Amino acid sequence: MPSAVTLADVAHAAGVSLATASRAINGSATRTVRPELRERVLAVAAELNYLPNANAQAMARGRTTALGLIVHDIADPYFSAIAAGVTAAADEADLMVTLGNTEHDPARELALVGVLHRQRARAIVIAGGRHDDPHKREELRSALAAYRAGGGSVAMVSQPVLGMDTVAIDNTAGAAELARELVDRGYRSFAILAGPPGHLTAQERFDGFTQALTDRDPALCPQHVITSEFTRDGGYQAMRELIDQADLTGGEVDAVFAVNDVMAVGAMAAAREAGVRVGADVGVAGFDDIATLRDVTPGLSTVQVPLHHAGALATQLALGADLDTPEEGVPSGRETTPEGTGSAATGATAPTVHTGPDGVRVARLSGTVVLRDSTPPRT
Amino acid sequence: MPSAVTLADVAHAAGVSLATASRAINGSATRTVRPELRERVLAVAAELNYLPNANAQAMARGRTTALGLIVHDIADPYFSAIAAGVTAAADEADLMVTLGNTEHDPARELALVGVLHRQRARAIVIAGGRHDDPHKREELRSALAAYRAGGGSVAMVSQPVLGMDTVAIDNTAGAAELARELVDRGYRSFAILAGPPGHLTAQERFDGFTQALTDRDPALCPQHVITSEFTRDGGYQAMRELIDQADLTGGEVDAVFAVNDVMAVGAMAAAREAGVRVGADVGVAGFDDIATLRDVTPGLSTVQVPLHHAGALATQLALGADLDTPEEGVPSGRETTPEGTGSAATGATAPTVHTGPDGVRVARLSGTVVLRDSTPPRT
DNA sequence: CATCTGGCTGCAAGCGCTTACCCTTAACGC
DNA sequence: GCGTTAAGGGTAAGCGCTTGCAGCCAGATG
Repeated sequence: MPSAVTLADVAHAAGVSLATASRAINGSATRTVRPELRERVLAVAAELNYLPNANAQAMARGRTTALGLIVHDIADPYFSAIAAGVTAAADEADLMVTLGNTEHDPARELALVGVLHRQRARAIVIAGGRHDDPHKREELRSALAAYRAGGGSVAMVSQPVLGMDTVAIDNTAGAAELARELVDRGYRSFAILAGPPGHLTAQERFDGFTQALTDRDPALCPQHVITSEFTRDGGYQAMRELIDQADLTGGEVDAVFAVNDVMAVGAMAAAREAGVRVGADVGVAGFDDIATLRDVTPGLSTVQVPLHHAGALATQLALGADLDTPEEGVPSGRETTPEGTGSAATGATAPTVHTGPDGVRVARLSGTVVLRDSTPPRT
Repeated sequence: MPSAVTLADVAHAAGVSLATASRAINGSATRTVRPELRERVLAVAAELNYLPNANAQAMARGRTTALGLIVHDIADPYFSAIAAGVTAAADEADLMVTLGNTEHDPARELALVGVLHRQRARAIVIAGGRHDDPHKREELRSALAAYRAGGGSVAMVSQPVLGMDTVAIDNTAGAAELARELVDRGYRSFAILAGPPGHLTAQERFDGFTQALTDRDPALCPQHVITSEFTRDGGYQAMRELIDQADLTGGEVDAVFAVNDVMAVGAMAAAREAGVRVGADVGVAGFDDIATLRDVTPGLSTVQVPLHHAGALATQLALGADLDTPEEGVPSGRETTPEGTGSAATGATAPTVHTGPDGVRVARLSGTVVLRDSTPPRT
């Protein structure tokens, strides 16, 4: 910033010292400025279009006003919903959010943590579907540890690992619930489009679904499991593969569970192309309840996940908001469901906050099954 | 940041002066450090997990490494696609992007410009559908002017106003082209879901569409124009209203143009509920070609807009990239189509960059009509 | 052997702000 | 009238880093 106006300019123009100008403009806990003087300073500041240099303030105060947000792909509705929650919460805390896009590259993710660390961001929120490569994970963990050692704090969305505060989406329970509902609707032979191997979120959804099925009846165990990318195209490909393997119109498979909505949509597209009627020939379900996708036809059965809320919650967690309403009798930690979290508008689901003995907090958010026409009751 | 490691710590531990440590770690244009010494410093820095304080660097160097991005709603796929383009380009320039979400509130937008100004962001990219309230507009313009006076630079996406560099989406031409294609497919009586009055983007699309229609044949002039929010729900409501007004199954209206895709999807939902078959009874078209919506059924006819590219381009514009490949003979400005803009992956559409005599640059990006099943050829 | 020339280092002066601390002035109580 | 205290204002010391300038030590030159 070459020719920016400085506090000194204002002080000089108003005929006061830097100290007074500073106190007039930004207030001060200990000293007050005579109203008349303050007005004068403020007037001069306004006239000069003076805006304090946040970097200088950060230095002098020893604390920044930035919050970092790392997502895999901001263009993905899953992440952008979370991002919206984060910006809302950050805004409430008067922080600016610095956005980092990993483009699904663990190396970039690591680099972004570094960037945020340099920037001395107050907190970092990382949203992602963590891969389970232990090496990458350890690198990330240690970068975050270094950042925390430097005074920062961290919260993760959807990856209860690494010993950091986390907002966990209860993928397992949501998928299990979905499985049960489908069975109740009469579905009996399942295929799962399972996403990429090693993708934790995908894994949990897969496990929850499968477990619930076999719990109900071992014979219900999914016949077909196809792995693919976690994307729309991944879902499309996986569905094509499935169609090659099995006779979907003949009832060999009567329901397909894709581990996320965009995959499900890809799968529906593949089905359509192959002449398989979703809803009539085969049921299809997804996960996430992406807002933009609520109007596809047939309506996609899915599990609604409060993403916006998750983002806001993670932000509060990272900022050290007091989410715990102490309760009695829980051995090595506390279970609570805080009320009036401020972001009431973001969703009805109240999180269960669990503080472990090591101080690590996990806020668990559960999804809600939403059944639509893509899985009509099976006669 | 309480206990963060500082350069002084590193210098001390390595037994060198601050100056040397600084030069070893961040290099220096003028001085060089003996390799052996540098290694030592670097080793100590690594061991201490030292990362330079970006705020301090910004102060000392007099220039920050932040780029501001202001969008109306990051959860909206339109904006998140732009955001992805911006982060990609910013990354290339080694800048971090600070994201601001206006939530469609002009006051917040203004405040965000202030925040970014304080932060002394290198440049600000504003993506939005500008409203035409002249007062708000002037406020914004003057805030941006103050920011620029302080050394910042600005680029807008999709709002060629205010005398700032702009990436303009050619809404008018795209909508006109869409109108012509629909007429060619046999559509004759049109309704337009026009979005909110005063919304510039909506206005342009409306105008382009209407103009093309009447140019072709005055009798084609749209019979029904319904205003509503620029959102999915707005589209839904508008469609319901239209259905109340006109007999869509009887052919009183045979094509509905919604000024954006999410509105079109809302409209399709409303049609479905009312028993109006999109494609068969009435054609529906949108604008934007939102990726997530490419699989709706029937496939939505729309105008593909290179949003990612627009974001990247705006960033480059703001950063003062040299997009102009000078050409001869254009009176008060130059028209060029730069090649190899770096972000080749973002889209095929090459922008037309026009530099006005006042130095204001406008990069014009045009859309491509994509016809799908929602507007099948009319027999 | 004295003088230069380079190549490295270190010193110290900021960058724009906050804030502890000191000083002046004025109001107050005895 | 004098000591006390409160309140407002100024001075200056940083915050963590970069960088112009000066200093120092070879090795080269005359």
